Amino acid sequence: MKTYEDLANYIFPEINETIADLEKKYPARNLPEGAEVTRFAPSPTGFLHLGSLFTSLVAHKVAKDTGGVFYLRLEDTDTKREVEGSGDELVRQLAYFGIDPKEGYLGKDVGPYAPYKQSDRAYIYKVCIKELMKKGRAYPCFCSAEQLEETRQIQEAMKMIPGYYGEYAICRTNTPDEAIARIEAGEPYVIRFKSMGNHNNKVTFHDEVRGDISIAENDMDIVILKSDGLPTYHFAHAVDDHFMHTTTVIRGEEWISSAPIHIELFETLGFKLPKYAHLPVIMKLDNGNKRKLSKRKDPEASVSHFIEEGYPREALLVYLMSIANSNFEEWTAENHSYNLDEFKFSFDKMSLDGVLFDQDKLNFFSKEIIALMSNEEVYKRAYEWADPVFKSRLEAYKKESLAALNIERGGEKARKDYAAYKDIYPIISLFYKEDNEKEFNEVGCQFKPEIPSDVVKAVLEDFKKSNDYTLANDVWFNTVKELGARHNFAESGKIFKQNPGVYVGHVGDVAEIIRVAVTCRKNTPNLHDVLVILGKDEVDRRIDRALASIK
RNA sequence: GGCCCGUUGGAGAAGUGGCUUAACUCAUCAGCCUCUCAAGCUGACAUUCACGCGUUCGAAUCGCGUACGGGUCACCA
Repeated sequence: MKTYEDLANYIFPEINETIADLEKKYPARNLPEGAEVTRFAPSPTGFLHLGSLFTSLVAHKVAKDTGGVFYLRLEDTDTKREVEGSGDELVRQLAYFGIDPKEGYLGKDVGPYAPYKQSDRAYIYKVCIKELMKKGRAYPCFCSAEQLEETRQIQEAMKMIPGYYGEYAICRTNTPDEAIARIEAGEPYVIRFKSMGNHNNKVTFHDEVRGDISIAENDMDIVILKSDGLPTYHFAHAVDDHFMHTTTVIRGEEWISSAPIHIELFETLGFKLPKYAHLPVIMKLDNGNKRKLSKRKDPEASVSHFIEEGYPREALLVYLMSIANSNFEEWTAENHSYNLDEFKFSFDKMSLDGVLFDQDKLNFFSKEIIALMSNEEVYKRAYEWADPVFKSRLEAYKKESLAALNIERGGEKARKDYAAYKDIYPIISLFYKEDNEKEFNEVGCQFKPEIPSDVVKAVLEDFKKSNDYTLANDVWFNTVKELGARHNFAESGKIFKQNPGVYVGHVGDVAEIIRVAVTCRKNTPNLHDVLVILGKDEVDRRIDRALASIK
C-alpha cells in the first residue's frame, strides 16, 4: 500500500529540494517601502502586440514611479506555438520604445532570480509539484483528450458546467498504487491540482483598477504539469511571481476569470498573494462591433507596424498613456510636456472598459511630437527609418533636406505636416532633382486653364528676371504682387472678386504659376522658403523646363 | 448558455446626490486668416448621461430590473 509520498518520490526521484530550500535560494528583495516589483511576461509566439506594449508600459511605469523593479520573464511553456527568435525580437522592440528592463530575460538571463525563461525552470516547478503531491494536492491524470471531450459533451448535454472537477475528475480517486502501476505500464499522463474549492462559494479579491471582484471559487482540477514536463500558465504564474517576488501582477483583463484558480494555488502553496491589476484591452470597431485587436486581421495590432510606418516611439507611448490615465492629456497641456517620466501614473485614473484604438488621436500626438523636435532630430530619425532610396536622397541632399525640414518649424504655430517619418519623403521630394524630374515627366506643369498660356509664359519670364532671393519673405512677396500687377493680376483675391472682368487673376494665381512651374505641385510649403532652398540656378532651370513645355 | 466586467456625444473622457444650462482632447462641420498646403484663431456639435422603475425636496451620480457590449469557460498564454 503506497502513499502519496511514495507516489511523489516515484514520479520525481531526481527532486530532493523543497519549497523551503527554494525560499532560501530566492530570498525577498531588498527594496524600500512602497517600491513595486512588476513584470512583463510575454510568450514568444510572434511579434509584440499593441496590447502587450500597453501592459508593459504600465508595468514599467509603476515600477519606475515607485523606485521598484521591472523585469521580463519569458513564458515559453507552449512549445507548439513558439516562434523561433521572437523572444529576442520582443526584447528588441520593447527597447525601441524605451521599455528596458534591467532584470530578466534580455536575450540572456540577467538578475538574481534567474532563470527567467520558464522552459529553464522545470526543476523549480517540479519541486513545488512534488511537495503538493506529498500533501495529496496533486495527482497524475491519465485521461485522454478523447475521454475529456466525451465527458465535456455529457456535461453540456446535462447543462452542467464543463470541466474536470468533482465526480468528473475520475483520476483524483486513483490510489497511489494504481497510479504507479499505470505509469509503469507506460500510460501518458499529466499532473493535476486537486482543488478543494466549492463552486457555490464566492471568493473576493481586490483589483487595483476595478476594486473588489467576487467570483465563484475554483473547483477545477486544472492541469499544472503538461505531459511534456512543462507547467501550464496558472501554475507557472504562482510559482514564478512568488519566487521572483512580484508585488503587483499587471496583465490583461482576460485573466480576471481565472483569478480564483490563482488564488487557490497561491494559498495551497503557502505563498502570499500579490496585488493584481487587470488592464482593459485595446479594441477596434469592426462593422459597428467592438472587438479585440487581432494580430491576423489588423496591422495596427502589431507594434512593428508602427515602427515600419515611422511613428516616433514617443508618439505611441504618449497615445497609450492617454488611454492608460484619463488625466494624462490635461497634464500634458498644463505642463507643456510629453515627458512620461514626469507624469505620475495611477491605477484609479484608468478606464474600466476596453478602448477603441484611435488612429486620428495617434496621428495628432505624433504630429505634435515631431513638430517639437529640431530639424536635425527629425533628419536623424527619418534617416534611421528610411528605405535605401530615401536614405540616399537624405545623404545627397543633406543641406536641402535639413532646410526643408526647418520650414516653419518651432513656435506655437509650427507646421504639423508629418504624423510619421513615412510622410516626409513625399513632401520634401520636391527638393530632390531626380524625384522632381520624375514628377515632371508624369504630371508635367498643370497651370490653371483659365489663365492664357502666353500670360503664364510672360509671368515666368518676368519672374526669372525680377526675382530677388535676398529679400525677406514679406518684402519678397510684395515684389510678386508687383510682378502680378505688370501682367494685370489683382494684388489680392478680394480685389479680384470685387472687379470681375478687369483682371486675369490675382496674386494667388501668380504664386500658383511659379509654384507649379518650379515644383509641379499645387500645394507646397511657403513659396519663398522653397525657392530659397532650391537656389537661383535650380529654380531657373525648372522654370526654363516649364516654359519649354508650354505649347 | 453559466460566471465576471462594463455602458456619459463619432473616439478618449471629466463628473463620487444640489456648484452641470454635462469640463477637456481628438475627429467632423462652418467661418476667419492666408500665395496654395500645413498650422493658427473663432464658432457649431449630448436639453442629456443605454432603457425602465424606484429612493430622494433634488440623480449622470444610490437601488432594482431589462437591453446591449466585452471577457472567460484547453495538456494556449
